[in-house]
Amino acid sequence: MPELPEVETVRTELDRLLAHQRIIRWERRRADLRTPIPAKLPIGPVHGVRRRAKYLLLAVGDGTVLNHLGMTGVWAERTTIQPHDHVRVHLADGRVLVFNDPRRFGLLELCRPDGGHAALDHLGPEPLSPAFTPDRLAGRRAPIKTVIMDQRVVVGVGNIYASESLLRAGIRPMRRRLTAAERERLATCIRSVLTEAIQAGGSSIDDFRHVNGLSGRFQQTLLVYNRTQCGRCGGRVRQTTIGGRSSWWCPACQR
DNA sequence: CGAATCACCTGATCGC
DNA sequence: TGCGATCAGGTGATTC
Repeated sequence: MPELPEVETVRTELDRLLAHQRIIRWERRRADLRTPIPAKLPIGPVHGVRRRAKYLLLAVGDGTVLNHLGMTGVWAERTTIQPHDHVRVHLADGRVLVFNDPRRFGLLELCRPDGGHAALDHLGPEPLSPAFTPDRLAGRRAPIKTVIMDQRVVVGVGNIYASESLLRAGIRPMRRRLTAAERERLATCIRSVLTEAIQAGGSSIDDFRHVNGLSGRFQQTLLVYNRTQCGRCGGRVRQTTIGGRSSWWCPACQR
C-alpha cells in the first residue's frame, strides 16, 4: 500500500509523537507478520524515527526496530483494541501506539547491533538525494515501469507513483530502453511527483491512513492512476498489466 | 546475471 | 442475499 510519500508522512508523525517519550513495554498480540515479530524488542527513551526506502527505523534505548508497512500496515495512537492489532507500544505517559496490519505483509524486526539489517543491504539510492541520477534508469531491458519500481534501481517508487511519473514524463509504461533525454525527464518527474505527494501527506486510495487516522490528500492530484479519464488531456486512459501489476497510461500524452 | 512469474494474506467488490 | 472469482499501493523466492 504505502510508497515513499506515505511512509515519509508516517515517519514525520511518529517522530513527533515519540519525541521525548519513553517506551516501557512492547505488547505483542500476534506475532505472525511476513516474518515473526521478535518476543523481545528494545525499551527506553526514543531517540528518533528515520526512514530508508519504504522502511521505518525506530531508535529506542540501545537498539533499533525495523518496520515495513507492507500493503495494509497502519500505526495509530489509541487505547482500544481492534482486529489485526499486532503490537501495542506502551509509552511512559500512558499513551498506546498500535501497529495494525490485516494483510500481514508488514514487517517488525530488530536491527543488528550496528543498526543495519539484511533487508536494507541491496537498496538503491533515495530518489530525492543527489545519488539518484538519470543514468540509474539505463542498461535494463525490462519495461521502464518495472525498472523504476525495482528497489535496487531507486527506492520508494511503487505502483501509483510509477504510473504518475510516467504520465508526467510523457513515456508509456511498457517502453524499454529510453533515450538519455527521456531518462532525464523521467528522473525529474519521479522527484517532483514524490515531493508533491509528501507535501500533500501521501495518497489514500484504499487503506493508507495517517497516525491520526486522517487520509492523505494527493489522491485528488493523481492524473492517471486508477482513472478512466486522463487528468491532463481528458482523453481515455488505457489499463494494461505490466510485470504482473495493473498499469494506467494515456495514449495521447505518453509515447 | 536479468527478466518473468508466483506466493504470501485478508478484505472489498463485482458479476451471476 | 449468497457465493465464487478477482483484485489491491510490496517484497522475495524460484525458474528459465
